[in-house]
Amino acid sequence: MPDQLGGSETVLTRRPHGQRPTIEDVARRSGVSRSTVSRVINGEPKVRAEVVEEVRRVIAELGYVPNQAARQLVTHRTGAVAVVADQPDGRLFLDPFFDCLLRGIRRELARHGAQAVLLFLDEPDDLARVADYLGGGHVDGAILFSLHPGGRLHGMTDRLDIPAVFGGRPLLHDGDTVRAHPYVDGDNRGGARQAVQHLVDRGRRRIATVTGPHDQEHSAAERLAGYRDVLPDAPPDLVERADYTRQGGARAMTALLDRRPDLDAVFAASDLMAAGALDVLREHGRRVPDDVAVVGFDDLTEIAESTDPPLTTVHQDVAEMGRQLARLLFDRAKEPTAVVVPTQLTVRASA
Amino acid sequence: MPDQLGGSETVLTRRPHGQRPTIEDVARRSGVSRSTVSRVINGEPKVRAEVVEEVRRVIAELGYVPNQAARQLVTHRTGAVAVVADQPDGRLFLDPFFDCLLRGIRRELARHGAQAVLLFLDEPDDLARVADYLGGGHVDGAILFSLHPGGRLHGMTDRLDIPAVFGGRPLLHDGDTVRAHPYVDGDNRGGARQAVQHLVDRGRRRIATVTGPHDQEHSAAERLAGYRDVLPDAPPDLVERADYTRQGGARAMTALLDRRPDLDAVFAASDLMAAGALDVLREHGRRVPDDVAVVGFDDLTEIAESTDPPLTTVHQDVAEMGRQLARLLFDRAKEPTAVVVPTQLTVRASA
DNA sequence: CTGAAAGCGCTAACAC
DNA sequence: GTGTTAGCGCTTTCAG
Repeated sequence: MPDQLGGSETVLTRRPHGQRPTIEDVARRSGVSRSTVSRVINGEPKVRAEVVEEVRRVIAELGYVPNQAARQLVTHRTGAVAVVADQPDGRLFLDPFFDCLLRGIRRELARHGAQAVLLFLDEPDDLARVADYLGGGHVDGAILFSLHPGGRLHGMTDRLDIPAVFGGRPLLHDGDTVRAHPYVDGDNRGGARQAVQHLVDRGRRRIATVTGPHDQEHSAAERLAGYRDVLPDAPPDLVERADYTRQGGARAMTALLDRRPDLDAVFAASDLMAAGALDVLREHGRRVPDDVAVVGFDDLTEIAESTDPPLTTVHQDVAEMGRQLARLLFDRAKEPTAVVVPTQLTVRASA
Repeated sequence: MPDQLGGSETVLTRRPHGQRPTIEDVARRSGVSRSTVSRVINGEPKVRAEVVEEVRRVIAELGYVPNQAARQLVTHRTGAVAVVADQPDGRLFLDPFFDCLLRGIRRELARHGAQAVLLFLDEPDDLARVADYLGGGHVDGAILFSLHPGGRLHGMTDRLDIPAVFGGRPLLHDGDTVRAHPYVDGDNRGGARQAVQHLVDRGRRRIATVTGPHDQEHSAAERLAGYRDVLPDAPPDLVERADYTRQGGARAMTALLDRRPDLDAVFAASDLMAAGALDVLREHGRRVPDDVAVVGFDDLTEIAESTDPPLTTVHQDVAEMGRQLARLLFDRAKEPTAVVVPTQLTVRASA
C-alpha cells in the first residue's frame, strides 16, 4: 500500500537521527551489557540490586527512554489498543454514554498496562487511513463502535487480521462476512421488558412506545421486541418509530397523541426521545405521570435527572460495558465471544 | 523507565511471530529485491511501470502490510500525532467546542498524511502512561489541551523532548519552566471587546458581565479584560465570577439581579453561562432583549440557536483553530509560535 | 533503474 | 546473575 504524503511535503521528525541515548549508551555508562540494562528496564527479577540501582541512575541521568519501535519489532507488542468511533456526524461527542463507556475501557485497559488511543472515522478517506494505522501494527487490538448499521468497520478488521471486539452487537448485512464478531451489548430486550412491565404494574393500560430506528439498529429492534414481549397484543397505532434523538422523540409523541389521545403511558427507547416526549406532553397539558407515565432507556443521568419530572428509565451499566469490552479483547481465546450486560430500572418520578 | 504489567498478566499479541508476510516475501515472489519493493511501497518514481504493477499485484495477493515498527525504527517517523485531552471530570465529551476543534485538527493532519490519535488524562496514573506513550515514539508530535491551569501537561512535553503545541494559551505557573510553549488561541480579549461594544452601540448603559474563572484560566481573564477595555469605569458590582457552566451562569445572574436590579445588559463569557443567565432572567420576568440584552461567547450553535431568544454571541472559528494547531506543529521551525485566531460577533435576537 | 549490504535499537535464547 | 549473539522488518546509501 503506497503511502505518499498528502497536500504538503512537510514532515514531522523527532530528534535528528540518533541524538537520543540508546540502550547501548546506558550499558556503556553503567559498565554492564545491553542485556542487563534491558532486564532492568523490563523489571526482570534476576539482577543484582546494586546493578539495578546504578542502571536506573544512569537511565535517569541520560534521560533515556526506550525506543518503542525497536521493542515492538521484536516483541510484537505495542501496549496500545485502539478505540475506533465511526461518527460521521459528530453526534458522538454529545453523548455522555460514550464518555462513560470510554472511561470503563480505559480503566480496564490500564489494568493490563495498555494505553487506549481513540481514532475517529469522519470523512470518507479516514477509513483508509485508520485501516492502515490498525493494520500497520501501531496497536495490539481494537475496540470498535459503529453507530451505523452495516458500518464500514465490520469487514475491515477481518481483513486486517487484528484482534477486535465490537461495542453493540454488529448487525450483519447481506454481503457481509459471516464470521462472528465478538461483541458486548446491553440487555436491550430485557431492559425494555422491565420498563414496560413497570408501566403495566402501575396499572397503565394503553401503553405506547417510541422506538429507535429498528429497521437499522439492533438495539432498537431489541427494545421494540421487549415491548412486544410484554404487550403482544398492543395495537400498531401505539407504536411510533423515531431516531433516538430528542427532536425525533418529540415528533413521535406528537403523532401518538394525535392518533391515540387516550394513551396513558409511553415507553421511549432512549432518554433523549423520552425527554422530547415530555416536552410535547407538557405542551399538550398532560400531567406526568398522572395522565401519562413515561419511561426511558439509557439512564443518562444528566438528562434523566434534569427533565421535569425526573425520568424513570432503564439503567445500563455503561462503564461495566466498557470494562467488558476491554476484557473481551484480552480473552478472545475463550468462547463465547458475546457478553450481554444486564440492565435495571431506575425509578424516578415520571412513571 | 520500568514498565511492568498491571493487575493481569494477560498479554495481547498479534499473529504468532512471523506469520505475516514481510517485504522479503513480496520481493522473492515478484522476483525483485527488497529495495525495489520498498520503493514501490513508498511511491518512489524511478521504478519501471511493469515492475510496479507486478509488485503491487503480489502485495495484494499476499495481503502484505508494511510493519510500521520496522519502518519507524529507521525513518524515525510514525505518521501519527497525539491529541491529548486533560479532562479529569469528563466534561470534555459534552463540549461541542472540542468536537469541532478535533475535526479541524484531523482535517489538517490528514493533509499531512498523519493520523490523529486521541489520548485522555483522567485518573492520576494516566499521566505516567501517557508520558510513556508520547516519549516512547508512538507519535511524531502532540497537540495538548489542558482544561486546568498549571495543568500537568505543560512540563511534561519539555522533558519528553517531543514536538508539541498547545490549544489555549498555557498559563505558566510559578515553578514552571520558562520555555515558551507554542500555542493557538482565540482572540478572547478582542472578542469580548466586540461583544461589549455591541451592547454599548445598542444604547445599553448598565452592562454587567458574568466572567469565567479568571483567576485560573487565561481565556477568562482576557475576556474580562476586553470588557474593561470598553468599560474602564464599570463598577465592580456589575462583575460576577462564575465557572463557564450553565448552572454557574444562572447563579451569577441571580446574584447580579439581586445586586443591580437596574442592569440592562449582560455579557456572559461563555454561551453556557449566557444560557443559564437567560433561564434566570426569564424566571425573573425580564424580557430579553427588551429589558436586558444578553451576549455570550463561543457561538456553540447547538446552544446559541436553541436558547430563547437565540443568542447573540462571539463566534470563534473553532475548526480553524484546530487547523492552525496542526499547522503549527508542522511549522515549529518558523517563529512566532503563537497564533491568535480572530473572532466575530454573530448577532441573533438576544442583543 | 535495480541490487547488495549495512544498520535502526531492542529482546531473547543461549552460553558462561 | 551477566554477557554474547542473532535477528525482528524495514529503509537507505552506494555500486552497478
